[in-house]
Amino acid sequence: MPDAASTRDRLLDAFEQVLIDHGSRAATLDAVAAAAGVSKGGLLYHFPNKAALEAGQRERLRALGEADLAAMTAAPEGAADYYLVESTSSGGALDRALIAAARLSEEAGEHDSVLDDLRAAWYHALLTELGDPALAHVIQLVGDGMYYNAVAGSRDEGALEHAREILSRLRG
Amino acid sequence: MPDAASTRDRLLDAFEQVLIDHGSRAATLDAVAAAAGVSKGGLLYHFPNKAALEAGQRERLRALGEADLAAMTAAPEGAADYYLVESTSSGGALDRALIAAARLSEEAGEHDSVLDDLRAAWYHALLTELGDPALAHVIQLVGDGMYYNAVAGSRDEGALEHAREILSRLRG
DNA sequence: GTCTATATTCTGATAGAC
DNA sequence: GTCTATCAGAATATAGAC
Repeated sequence: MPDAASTRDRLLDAFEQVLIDHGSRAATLDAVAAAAGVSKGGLLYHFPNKAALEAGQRERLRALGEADLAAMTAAPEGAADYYLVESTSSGGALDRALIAAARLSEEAGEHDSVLDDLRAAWYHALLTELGDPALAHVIQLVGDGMYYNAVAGSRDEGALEHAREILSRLRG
Repeated sequence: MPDAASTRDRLLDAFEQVLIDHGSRAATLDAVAAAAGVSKGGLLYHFPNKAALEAGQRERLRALGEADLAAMTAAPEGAADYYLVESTSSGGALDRALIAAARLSEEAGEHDSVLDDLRAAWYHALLTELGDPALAHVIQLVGDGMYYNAVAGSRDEGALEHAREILSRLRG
């Protein structure tokens, strides 16, 4: 049986949670350590500085994104539908990592290459299934829009149903 | 002839610029004052504290959004096309205010009512023109997606053209 | 591996001169 | 209206005990 989450994992969980709930300005070492139930010194043992904490979050996103891409290309319902469902779901590890990354990305001097690479790979998967650059692009934008609302903290009822209806009109 | 921008306006410009370029954590009173070419004390004369600076930004967004809604409903090319063009344009006063507001919204305990109200009004205008809730919703999501990419600092070539093509397929 | 104590720098804000 | 000087509190990070 798997061990309970390691302190390192709990620290990353707490970091993402504070980012999601209160934004990057609230995500101080103190706040993250408290949310994870350890002291600041305890946090700094696992992540020697704040940049290391952010790098740890990016690495987690990269791994989750890679797994998601594999699931997307293998999905029996098709990559496009999988992508839309995935973009509306909330609370999953990938969603949380994506929202946290979006809140960190604003201060990245260079563009966040993890996010950029993931977006490019998702587009490629959509294009492979749909065979239509305009449609693939628009599906991705709809998914981005759903994330925009999630990042902004808005609810957006019916988005998935409406997106599916438009997709079926365009394919049919 | 109109006067040069007042110091108050230059401070709001600088605030938005720092938010867009470096994110909310970098938007300190010091950084904003320096970007506007005044001292911190000078800034605090116009905005007695940071909350007042943020309130000033929200008020600017509200006024620009109101003007945009009037232009959108009166646009000869139609509200939907106006909305899509508007969502891709960058550098305009409204775009800058929207991106800055998105970067401030993450730390708002309650949802940002200015952003929420604007989104509701834009949806209403889209629905009035298109008469189709699913289509109006998806067009708004595509616009949101374009903003998501702008907020994340990504370029997204061809988004407008692709969105227009899909829109014309759905209308035709 | 985790904690407490401490050093250092940054941030928001006040007071008062000009 | 704008500036400089200054302060209190917060944020990152280090050192060393346990």
